[in-house]
Amino acid sequence: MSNIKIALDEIRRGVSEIIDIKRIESLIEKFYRDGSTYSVKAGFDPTGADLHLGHTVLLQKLRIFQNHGATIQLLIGDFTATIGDPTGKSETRKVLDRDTILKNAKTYQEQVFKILDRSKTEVVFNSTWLDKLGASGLVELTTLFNVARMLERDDFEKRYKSGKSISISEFIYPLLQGYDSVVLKSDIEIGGTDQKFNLLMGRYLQRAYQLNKQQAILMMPILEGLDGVAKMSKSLNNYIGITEEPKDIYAKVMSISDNLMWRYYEILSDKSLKEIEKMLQDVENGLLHPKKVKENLALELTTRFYNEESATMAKSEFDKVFKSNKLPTDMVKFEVEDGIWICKALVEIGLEPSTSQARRDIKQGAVRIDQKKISDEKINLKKGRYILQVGKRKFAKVEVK
RNA sequence: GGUGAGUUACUCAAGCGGCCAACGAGGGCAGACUGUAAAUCUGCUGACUAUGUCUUCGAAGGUUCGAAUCCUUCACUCACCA
Repeated sequence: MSNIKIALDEIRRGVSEIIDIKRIESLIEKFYRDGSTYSVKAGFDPTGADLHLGHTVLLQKLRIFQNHGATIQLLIGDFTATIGDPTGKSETRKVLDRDTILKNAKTYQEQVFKILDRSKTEVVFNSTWLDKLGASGLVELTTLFNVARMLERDDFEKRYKSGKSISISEFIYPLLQGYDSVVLKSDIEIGGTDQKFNLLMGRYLQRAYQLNKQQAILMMPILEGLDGVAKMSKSLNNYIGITEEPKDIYAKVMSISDNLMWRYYEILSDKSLKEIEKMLQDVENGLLHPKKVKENLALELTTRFYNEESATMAKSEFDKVFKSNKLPTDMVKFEVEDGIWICKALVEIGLEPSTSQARRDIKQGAVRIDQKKISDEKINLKKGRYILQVGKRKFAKVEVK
């Protein structure tokens, strides 16, 4: 197989839709013929500081492009974040202040290079040109589009019909995102499927501004969160952050449902679709235990952000705590005063949010001292060392002085 | 600008003078069962060393023995009209 063919196969893998595949083909071809590079744009909204697996779907793909001659234009939407992308939201999004945005943008970059090749990445902030656009530039931009077409966008249409408010600035958002593509002269833009409208806007505006080229578009599927329903996002707290501890990444992957596991394999794993299909068959025929399959996925993902060693350790730690019901190796340590009331102690060390909650949990048999269930909520702790546990996953070592 | 409807806990949503820390659903947490999975079943879901006390129903005042419930003002949201 030729380089070009391999490249295209890698690029197509797991993609949910491509617009103008011809363009991509010719760019790749050109690279392998005379080494000329091309640009791939991907925009990130610095609204949350931590990257999670959902973001990596995109980043992984960008990395593949880098392997095949692309320079990545990593666009930090610092300006547009002050507006708030309405995509997928049923109501107007809250606006962030500039300081938070800048701080988020910085941590973003640190994390992005866990995956991307820094030498083939150009980080750009859209405030650079959008600040300069000015009122006249903005007006010019808005004349290129009309409200009827804007309302074609699904979420706008829904909100419009149901009488929910749409602010004018939200109409401007897609225009600005598209304008970014004009300024950057991007050859390709990557985004989630939910970004289709905005991505197409870039293509449209490049033509409208007579750039004599139009970006190809590659859309990645949206990764569901741990609950398997909603999109993975920080605000829903259903995410796996790439900076989380190995054992947390491992444990979180293990906690997803079997159905979702296959979805994660498809979108996140490096395994070929054939291999995945084979595993699915084997599980169905009872040749393979689904838990084993999930362990492999957890290992693969943990390894990706750390290394094999940490991943293996995460696994053995996990098995120790949950399979054989032993205590974790390292627990948070605390010191408390002699004679402290158990509920108070639990609150003090952060295992419980309130004494009321602590009482409830004790009543339900969720609290253990040195692995033994307690039922009396009136216990006071005497001098000594104890291991306190709430539920299955919250542990702490306590020394009573 | 005018008229009308609304604002209840994490979300949706009942309640319309005492029986209200507030029905119900979702979510969350915990227990059982398991593969810490899913599904299912059960319990809990304002705070407080607690059979009681305190703070909550957009905000501030008022009426009342007693207010989420009635009145006044203000803020916000939505609909229709302009």
